[in-house]
Amino acid sequence: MNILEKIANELDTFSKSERKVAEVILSSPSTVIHASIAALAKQANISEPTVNRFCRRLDTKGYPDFKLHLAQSLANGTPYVNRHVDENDTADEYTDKIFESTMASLELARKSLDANVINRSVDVLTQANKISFFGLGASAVVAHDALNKFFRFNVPVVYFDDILMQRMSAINSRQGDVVVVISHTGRTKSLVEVASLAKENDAIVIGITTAGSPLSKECNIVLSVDVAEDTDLYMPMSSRIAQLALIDVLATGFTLRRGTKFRDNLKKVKDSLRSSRFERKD
Amino acid sequence: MNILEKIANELDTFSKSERKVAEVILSSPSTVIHASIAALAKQANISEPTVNRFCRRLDTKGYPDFKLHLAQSLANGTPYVNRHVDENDTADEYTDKIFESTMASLELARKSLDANVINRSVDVLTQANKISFFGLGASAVVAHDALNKFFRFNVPVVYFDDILMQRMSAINSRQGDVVVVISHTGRTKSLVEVASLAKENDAIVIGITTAGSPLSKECNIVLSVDVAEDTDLYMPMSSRIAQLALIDVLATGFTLRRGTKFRDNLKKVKDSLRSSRFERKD
DNA sequence: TAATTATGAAATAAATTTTCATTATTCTCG
DNA sequence: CGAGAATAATGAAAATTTATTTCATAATTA
Repeated sequence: MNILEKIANELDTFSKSERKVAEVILSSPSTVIHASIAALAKQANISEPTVNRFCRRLDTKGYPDFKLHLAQSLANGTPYVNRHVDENDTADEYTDKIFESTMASLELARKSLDANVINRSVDVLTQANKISFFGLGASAVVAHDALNKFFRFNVPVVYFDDILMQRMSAINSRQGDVVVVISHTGRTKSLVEVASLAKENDAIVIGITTAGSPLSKECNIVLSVDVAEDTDLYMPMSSRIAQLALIDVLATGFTLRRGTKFRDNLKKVKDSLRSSRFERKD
Repeated sequence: MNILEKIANELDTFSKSERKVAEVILSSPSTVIHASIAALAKQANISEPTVNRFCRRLDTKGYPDFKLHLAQSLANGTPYVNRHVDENDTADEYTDKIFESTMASLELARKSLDANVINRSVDVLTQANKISFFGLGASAVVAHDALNKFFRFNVPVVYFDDILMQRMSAINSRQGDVVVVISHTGRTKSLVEVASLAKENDAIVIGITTAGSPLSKECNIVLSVDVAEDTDLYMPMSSRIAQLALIDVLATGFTLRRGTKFRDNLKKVKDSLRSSRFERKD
């Protein structure tokens, strides 16, 4: 929470002297961030240690740290927030809102990702005999993208957006196979079944889904991506964009783990596409 | 201006030692705001006065003031610069970098979009008898996503990621049809031909591609999405994410243009999915 | 009135800035 | 091209500023 709000909130839990500081800060926070502890103490007519104690009371490490928080609160024009599209928005407005919301989602998703889990996923992926990506609907797009990415790595990789194919593939999986199941809600019955089948057949199942969902319970590894709830009817699901970014992360981790020699191969794939392109003149 | 951008900008006007500090700061600004001048100096392998001079060079009063600016930059929502993944990055580091770069791309893409062109595209799409989305490789994913989105609108929509199908479809297009051709580079020969065929057969061709590319010349409407050049080998193409956001924008514009009655229909589609899901308990 | 809590003066500690000598780097002129 | 002067960059150490701790005292509460 914004520290300015916090001060305003806790105003009545403060002692007399602390309230004096609080008032000075609230009345002109932008001055305070440039003031020393001595200056602030003098302005509030209290002693320096009191200011210091006040800072600690607000869960900061001390006065300098407090100023940092304050500065951030001030800067925070709350730039990337989920702004909802409105019926009467112009093209300019809804474009802005959608991009901002998307960025807000990415921001949120990044925070919710656990580097350890990513590491473990990359571990598992690099060791896989075969990688499968399954998704339905919007998540099929993500699986499709994952296919494109991992295909370049010259590893056995498949992708299905068809329930039956997914089932069959899952049943045929074996030890050493990795199945990546993608579903934002994690509540799509058929996908949960697919995950469960794959697991029964000794594949390692990585779920890109919401933590605690039915799907997550069938997975060996859960990469949970939080995004703002999709409340708005107009608002498109930004979950898939966060998932795509996560695919990028996994693919990057994969490349890094595989080392230099492997990257030459990557370059080769890139180059092989050249002849299908018009030359650049610049 | 944001002080992080400023540092990145003036990087080549710095002296050797100053650049060292700059790099440490850019690589992990959020750590720096909690570090003392001594700690930062040590990390950059230079002396404390040099750090101090560096701060002053950037028009701050000194190190504490500099940290304040930095803190604000970080809070400010736009710390997003395209940071390249490094060979020795930890999972945490490359995850951060990828998300940041993605956000930076979105920021850039948003700026490059022209609301008038979006408006015109939405016009054309709402009036279409049939909408086709074509893409290859990474752009196929975007076309795939567009299919998902527009399919919900209950309009005739198709998507192909196969050159031959695209050609046939393009040849069979007629007046009133809209063909959306997606290609980041706009240099993929077969796609350029598809666009040209569609245009010859009286379809309106919307290109989601780079301005000035061969593909753009075959299009009636060009939605150009700028993203940072894809120089890094590890760095995944964020172009497709910007394109996806653009699809969201078009879909949203479409919904808004179609009005209230139309949105009821949208809700119906959403509801129809419910039975395939596990119920939520909360 | 005792116990607790809040407060500030002074001392201490930490961090930052200044000063100044040394070391690189750049420029000038033979 | 190269020697040496001029300039700029850098860091060690000192000085200063700033923040924190300690501890005694005052205010408040039980």
